Parts: sequence; C-alpha cells; structure tokens
Amino acid sequence: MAKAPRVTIQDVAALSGLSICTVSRALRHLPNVSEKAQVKVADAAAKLGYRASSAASRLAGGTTGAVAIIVPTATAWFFAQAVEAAEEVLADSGFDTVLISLRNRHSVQRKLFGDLAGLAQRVDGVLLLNVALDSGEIAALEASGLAVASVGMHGVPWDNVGIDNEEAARQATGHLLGLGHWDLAMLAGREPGERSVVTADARRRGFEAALAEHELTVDPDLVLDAGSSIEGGRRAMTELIENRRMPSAVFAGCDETAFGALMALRDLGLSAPKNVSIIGIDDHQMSWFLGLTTMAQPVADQGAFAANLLIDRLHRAGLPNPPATHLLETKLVERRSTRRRR
Amino acid sequence: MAKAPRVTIQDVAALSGLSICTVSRALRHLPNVSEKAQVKVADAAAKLGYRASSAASRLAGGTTGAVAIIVPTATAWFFAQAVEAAEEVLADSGFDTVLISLRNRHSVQRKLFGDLAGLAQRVDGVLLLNVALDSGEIAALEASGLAVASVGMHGVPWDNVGIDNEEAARQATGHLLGLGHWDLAMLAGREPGERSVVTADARRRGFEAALAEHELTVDPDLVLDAGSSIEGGRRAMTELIENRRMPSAVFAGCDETAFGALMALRDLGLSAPKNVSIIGIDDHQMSWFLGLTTMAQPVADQGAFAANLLIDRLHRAGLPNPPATHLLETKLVERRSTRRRR
DNA sequence: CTGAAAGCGCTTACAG
DNA sequence: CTGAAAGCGCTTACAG
Repeated sequence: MAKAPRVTIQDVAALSGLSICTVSRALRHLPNVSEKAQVKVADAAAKLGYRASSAASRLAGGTTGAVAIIVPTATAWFFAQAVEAAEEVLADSGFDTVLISLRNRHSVQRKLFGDLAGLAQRVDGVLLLNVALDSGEIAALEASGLAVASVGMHGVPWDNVGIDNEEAARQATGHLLGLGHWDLAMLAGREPGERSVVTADARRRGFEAALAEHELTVDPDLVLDAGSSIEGGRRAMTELIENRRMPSAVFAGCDETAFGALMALRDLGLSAPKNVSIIGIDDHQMSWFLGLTTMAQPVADQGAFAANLLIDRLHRAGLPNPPATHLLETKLVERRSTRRRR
Repeated sequence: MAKAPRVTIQDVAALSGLSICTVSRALRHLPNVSEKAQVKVADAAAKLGYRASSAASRLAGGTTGAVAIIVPTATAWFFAQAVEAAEEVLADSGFDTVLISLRNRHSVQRKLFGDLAGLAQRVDGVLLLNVALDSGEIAALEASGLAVASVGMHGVPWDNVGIDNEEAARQATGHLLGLGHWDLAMLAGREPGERSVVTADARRRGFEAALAEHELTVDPDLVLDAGSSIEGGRRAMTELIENRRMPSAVFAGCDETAFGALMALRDLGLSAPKNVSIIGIDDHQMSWFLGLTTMAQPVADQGAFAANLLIDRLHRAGLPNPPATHLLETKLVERRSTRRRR
C-alpha cells in the first residue's frame, strides 16, 4: 500500500519556474503560451513523470477523460468485436472506456436514461452500439451535454456509422438469383429489444428489391420472422420446411439465423448446399468454420470509426460540426453453403 | 447542452438541516451518526436525487467508484461472458466498469503495468481475467494500493476464482476411458501470451492422471501442442491423423481446439464420433450447436464471483482478510461427439 | 453524535 | 504572454 508521493502541478511549476496556471495551459496546448514556456513545461513534466489528476481536472471544471460504450449485451459476437476496436481507439487517445451493458433488459436501459445527469458526471461522451432508442431518450441524450456517436442506428441527431443494410441484402439476394435460384425464402425479423428493428426492415426491403429487379414476386409463405438468434433461425427453418415449402435457396437476415437454419437442416437429415443454398449477412467468426456464404460487414471498423468520430467531437466541442452518417462497405464472401441451381 | 444544475452535498445538508460533514458520513454509512440523522439524510438525498460527485470524492481523499476489468482480449467468448457477468455485479453495487483490453499484445500490458499509479488514480480496484503476470507485475500491483481479484490465475496474492483444471481434465479423460477408449490423444498447450499457461499444464496433468489410474501410459506421439484456437486445433488434429496415428478418442484442452479438430476431420472426410470420439472443456456457446461433448465450466459465475470478492475488499479495506482461492464446479455435458468404443 | 475549517489538485476568469 | 485568487464538491482530522 505504498502510496507514491504524488507529483502535482505545483512540482512541475516549481521545476519549470512558471506558475501553475501557465503550466496548466501549456499542458493542454491552449493558446497564449510562449514556445519557450511550452518547452520548459513539457520538459519538466516529462522529467517528473507528471500526469494530471483526473479527479482534480474534472472537479475544476473539466472533463472526465472517460467515455461510456453502451451495448445491448456485451456477450454477442458483434458487440464484443466492436467494443474491443472502439476501446483500442479510445485508449490510444488517452480515454478510459466505461462499459455499460443493457443486458438486453429494458429496465436497465430505462434506469440508465433516467439518470443521464449522473452518467454525464462520470464520462465526457457515449458511444451507442445498436441501441434502440425512443424519441424521449434521444432528447434526453441531447440535453445531457454528453457527446454522442453511434453504430448501426438510424435517423439519429449525431454521428453514426453503419452499413447500407438494404443494399447488402439486395446483393446477398442477388447472389442467389445469379446462381439460378428463383424460389427464395427469407428468414427475417428481429426479436423486440434486441438490436434495432430498423436493420431487419432494411434487409427485408433489399430482399424484395432484388426479387423485383428480376421480375419475381415475394411469396409471403416463404418470409418468416426468425429473430436474430441461432434458436430463432432453427425454429423458423423447421417451420419453413415442415409447414410451408422447401425453397431452392434461403436468405438469412444474419449469420446466426443462418446457423440455426443449418442446424434445422441437419436435424432433418438435410444439408446445404445439397438440398438448399443458404446465405447470411455478417461474416460471424463461426461462418468461416461452417462454410457459410455471407455478406461480410466490417464490425471492428465500425466500432473504431465511431470511436474516432466521438473523439473528434470531444476535442473540438462547440465548433460547428453537423452530424453525419457514414456507411461502410460490405463484401460478398462465397463459401460452401451456396451453389448453382441444378 | 442544458447543464442540469448539480445537486450538491450542500443541498442535501440544507434540506436535512444538518451539516455537510454529517451528511457525508451518513451517506457513506460511517459510524457516529444517529439513526435520526441517518434517516433524515437518506430522505433528503433521495428527494433530491443526489449522487456524490465522483471527482470531488476522489480528490478529497476518497475513491473513484470505478473498477477496471483487465482482459487479454475482449473478443474471446470466455472473456465476453465473464466481463458481462462482472459488469452486472459491479453496476448493481454502483461501480463503473472500466474495460481494459490487453489486445493480446505484451506491449500494451507492459505499458499498463508501467503506470499503475496512473490507473490507481482512476479506479479503486482491478479484476484480472486470465492475465499472465510475472513476479514484478504482481509486486507492482501489490504496491499500487489497488484492490485486486482475479479469475483463472494461480499462486497469486489476492482472491482468485477458477475451476480445478486438473480435476476437470481428469474427469473428461475418465469419460472417454469409461466409454471403453484406451488409445487416447490430447490436443494440449496454449499459445504464449494467450491465457495462462498454468491452465494448460494442469489440464495435461489431469489427462495423465486419468490414464495412470487405468494403468495406461501416455503415448508422447499422441500429445500435441494445439494452442487454444480453432486454427491451432485444426492444425494439430491434421498433424495427428496424417503424421502420427489415429487414436480412438481425443481430449481437446478446450472447446475451440475441439472445433478445430472437428474441422480437420471434416476436411479429411471423417467425423466424430464415427471415426473418433472427441471431448473438450468449456462448454463454449457453439458446442451445443456442434454437438460437442465437453466439461462445462461456469464462466459467468466465475466473473460474478470474483467481482463480488473485489467489492467485498473495497468495502472493508484494511480489515484482515487473507486472500483465498475459490474453485467452482465443472460438469460433464454429454452430446454427440463421443460414444462407446466398438 | 455533530459541526467549522482546511485542503485534495486542478481550471477559470480576471488582472496585469 | 503570464500570474494571483477563487472555487469546483467532497473528506478528513480536530474540536466540541
């Protein structure tokens, strides 16, 4: 418990022969500091291994040096990837990352948004990953004074990064059509509470658009709600085969749904692409393992990009900087689960 | 940017008709506060929605209200699970969770441990998950004044929770032996840098112990280093089959290694349990999906337990409280990848 | 059991 | 460009 004697701004001031307020300004690269002073301060600080007390900085009017990342759940593959990438960017900029998981529970979200003032006390900004927000929550966030950026959200008054879900779905479906399939099913939909439903809707629109381009119509019997879980995909695929009709190819709204579909096939003694071609969206870590053809989305990049946008805002708070949406590229990854229709 | 007018301890003092120092004591449940005062303060604080400024508390001599969770990487299944569980416990006790990923890079770890004083400034304690520490790092942590607890570590001077790796491996191997297999291979070992190598060694000892109990000896040709990744498992299994000898059953040191083994089999036109029985350790989320028999370890429980131990220490700092190791139960989960030897 | 005072280490106006 | 002073909201001895 050897409390090292803390190096304070006073020490730096003494060593550099300047006042603490000049030191304070120099350290933060504020204007109105001569180059000579700047250099002296930097030297002294380096020599002393000085690091400002974050508590004191905060109290005195400043910032916390921390950013909160808010996720629906920390355990899902997508979020773990995005969080790690964002954490790296934040850490490299000197920010601490406070992880807040909503644990897929609305009560947790409600509590958090009910005390945004408390949050604002502990962090400078928040990074939201696929959190479904109502207009009241958006307004509260705006009023909190927190800097905000997000991933995978929609129509939101701050910087957002994501993919073009409709286009990705259109291309995935197009791949199937290009292989000669025309009797297509879609495992669509999201469970309420999980991720943004907006994503699911856009993907479904892409599916329909692709069919329309080929002058095909959607058979409502072949579009089922599957949520975004393995279990949901399994249930939907089983329902499809047993109570609807076996299509020649299936577009799964996300890879985990596709996994479930694969599982349902196996349980019935069938397999892809032998009995049906299957394509997903995501390029989940396991997709390679399972040979799933999919539209890959850059998950880590989305997290890192959004983190950078947030840091930007934090650094030039107050400057005019209209919020923008950034769409990242998706890419078709062909593997074994799809093949040309015979 | 509507900065809500902050509720301070002054407000609570005014409303309760007491001094700020009595309020401060009451809020922290320190001794020497009358019950009446206690109640009045609690009421006033609740009415005002008061929450102490963490910055001010810290500066004044106190604590940060935050705990750091340090993980080798945030993306691995094991860590994502443990982190989420720990975060829940911490959040419920009012602590913020600062996530620090070492990103599997030693340089990151070195930098972190080189400035533990800086960390100590921002958090009250740290929770280490499977971080391989040298004696210098352990000493530095001890000297930092930070409260510490860990998961999956070994011979460490603070509270630790884990599983009995040797026993789990012994039972996994015993399961294979019980099914009539006696020609066993083990996919062992860990990549340096990842997880604690201690775990791998213990699991290997368990494997050997089980064989010894059945008066069998280990064939060195059938024990290969496979790391802890899917790719490592695949490589090792391929090597085993092509250049060594096909055993009748394989004990994989962890589930991901087993996945790789399964993949190698498939690439060679083989499968489990038809050509070989395979058992793992972990009960990874995908194991169910792939039908892998495994020794399940309670991952979330380990994270939650360790978080509770840490909070305990934080709450009664200074009290005598010798560090202890807590071992949680593992459990055999039989699925499709193992069967009786024919 | 309770309160007045000092101080934690910074930043922010305000003068020079 | 630079410095003296006040103050951020708490906690910690020290008196009562």
